[in-house]
Amino acid sequence: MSSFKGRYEYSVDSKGRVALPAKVRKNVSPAANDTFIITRGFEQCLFVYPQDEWNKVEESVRGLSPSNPQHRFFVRTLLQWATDVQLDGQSRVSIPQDLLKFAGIENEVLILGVLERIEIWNPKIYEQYMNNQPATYETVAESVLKQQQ
Amino acid sequence: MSSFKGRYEYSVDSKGRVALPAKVRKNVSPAANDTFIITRGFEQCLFVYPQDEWNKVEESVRGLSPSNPQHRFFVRTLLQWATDVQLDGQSRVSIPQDLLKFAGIENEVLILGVLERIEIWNPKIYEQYMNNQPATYETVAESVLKQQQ
DNA sequence: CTCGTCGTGGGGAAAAGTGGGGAATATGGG
DNA sequence: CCCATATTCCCCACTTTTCCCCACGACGAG
Repeated sequence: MSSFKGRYEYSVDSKGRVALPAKVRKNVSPAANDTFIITRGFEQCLFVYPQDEWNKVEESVRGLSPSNPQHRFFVRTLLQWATDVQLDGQSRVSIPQDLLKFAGIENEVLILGVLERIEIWNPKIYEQYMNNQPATYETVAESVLKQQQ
Repeated sequence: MSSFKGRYEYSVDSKGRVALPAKVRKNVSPAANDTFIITRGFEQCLFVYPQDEWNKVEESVRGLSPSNPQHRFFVRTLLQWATDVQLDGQSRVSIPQDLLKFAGIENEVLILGVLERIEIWNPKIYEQYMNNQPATYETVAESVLKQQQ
């Protein structure tokens, strides 16, 4: 099981390529085979899953009912944005134009390690997201951790 | 087992031919033998199954009861539209006129990979479909994934 | 100081998407 | 039954995009 963490500010070159941070790379299972699936995330960001982690996501999606309209909508949205990419010799992934546009990414990105997935943000959008949270880290922590027990 | 994904905007030439995206092609089982079954989908789109995946669909339809009027209606509709097509040398399928008409397709198509099937849409109709969803991706995700646990 | 790793940039070969011509097949009327 | 018209299918050709490879500067470890 992957356990990504950390925050990294990297640049996107003119071909839409982004390097995967070395610390992140070390946490990728060899089972991923240098293959990643990039898709639309929640909020305006991208989710990046190593192949092996993506397989788990896909499994849970297969369990959904093809005859349920809401499920169809969900599956279509999730999968329509999904692309698999291979690391190049320099450990970079190249992100399709559609996804860059969706996430509002231009020259700079913020890469976050979030356990089993990696997130890619436009740094400014991430900042806005953080500033627009109605509650503070501390108060959310209180309610979140309470639920868990 | 197939696992198609991705979104592709392609064109239909004057002969009704549509190329299958390379990334989609790579996920087609050799068992499909370059043969696909195109039929009417849910919502105003076409479903395309590789031969091997279609066999599974057909199996599940065989399980339906010939004595149930609703089942008869369903099976007739599904099968009356179904056609099998072969890839040409350039990995294209040529889509029959009536199916193009049903899906409202003219010069441009949107191709979606949705796990075991491929969907073909008129891009504008798909956009309308997406805009008319009562809920957002995030909220649907919440309810869909919660149900599953 | 040297060597290796890491982030960044760009050029060229290969593949992918698109379009059209012509032979083979099918259809309908005389 | 034969011919004319229409349709289908296969092959060839062009253009664009993608991907793979090589190269450079910066930083840090030894």
